[in-house]
Amino acid sequence: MLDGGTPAAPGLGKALLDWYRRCQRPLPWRGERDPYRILLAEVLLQQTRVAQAIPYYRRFLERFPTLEALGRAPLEEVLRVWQGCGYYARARNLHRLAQQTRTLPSTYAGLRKLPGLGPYTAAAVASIAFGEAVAAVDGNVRRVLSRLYAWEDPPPKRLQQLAQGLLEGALGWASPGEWNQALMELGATLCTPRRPACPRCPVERFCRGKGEHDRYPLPKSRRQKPLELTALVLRGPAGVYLEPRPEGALGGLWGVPMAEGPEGLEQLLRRFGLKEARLVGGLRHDFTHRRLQVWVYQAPWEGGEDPKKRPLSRLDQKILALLGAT
DNA sequence: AACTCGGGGAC
DNA sequence: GTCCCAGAGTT
Repeated sequence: MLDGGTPAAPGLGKALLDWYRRCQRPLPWRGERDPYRILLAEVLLQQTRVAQAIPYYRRFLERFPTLEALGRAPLEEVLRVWQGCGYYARARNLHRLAQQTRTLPSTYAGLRKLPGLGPYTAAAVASIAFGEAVAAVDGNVRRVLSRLYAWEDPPPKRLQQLAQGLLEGALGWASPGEWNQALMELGATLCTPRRPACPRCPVERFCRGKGEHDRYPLPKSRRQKPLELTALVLRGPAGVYLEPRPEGALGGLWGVPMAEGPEGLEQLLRRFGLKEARLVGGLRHDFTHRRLQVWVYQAPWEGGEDPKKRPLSRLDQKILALLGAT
């Protein structure tokens, strides 16, 4: 409960819970009991905003209503439903999980062993679906606690202890799942990164970082490295030539042939026995840590297939859209 | 501990 | 343009 001399202020828990029960956003997975659906929501929400996750949540459940249905489906079909959502390892892990287990474990320890379930997601599912008293610490909770205790860069371990102490202190009037979600909801709707709505915050009077939200937590800078790519769209009567992306980045998805660097075009031409290709245009695409400049070339081809039948990344969709080849 | 992995929305 | 989102896995 105590962590470096930062006890939970009395009254904080109740204030937060009252607010949460009144003001929570109506989301498709609110009140959900099916552990599979709760798990799906949590995985979709990994590094993904609620608004973006919702349509995928609905579509995914429509196509794979149960863990069994997911396990029976081919990976490529799972990825096709996931396409455009990013972080495709989530879909691969979820599919692998569904093939491993028909029934989800009901404890944090059991869930934690499953592919794609890290500390946060295992805790979220354990608490929300099974009522286990374990704190789920995500980016929201990290920010809320950092501000609440005016702690610029709280170490992950301390943060977990702090959140666990708060949760246990709140057990008298909140279920573990409800408490975890209340803390996250606060971070997602009021205690936001840029301009927090402190006047509307139910726990403002407990907040030691109030008025200095930009210090808590300290922003971590990350820089993007520029990368130049050449893409070759081979167009034939039946569509375009597609190939599976190599393992690693975008693994499991398909796309048009691409090569890195200034020699990219020559490599591609050599690879397909072509003399020339026509430059159709360029586009930019950002990954979290990369800034891509893509030069798109086009050449005639004999074969090809319908791109709609393959799972494609947003990057490849952009490339194909550039030529109207979708 | 430091990288890598998507995509998009808010500002 | 920048930041970061209901993070996890690998090195």
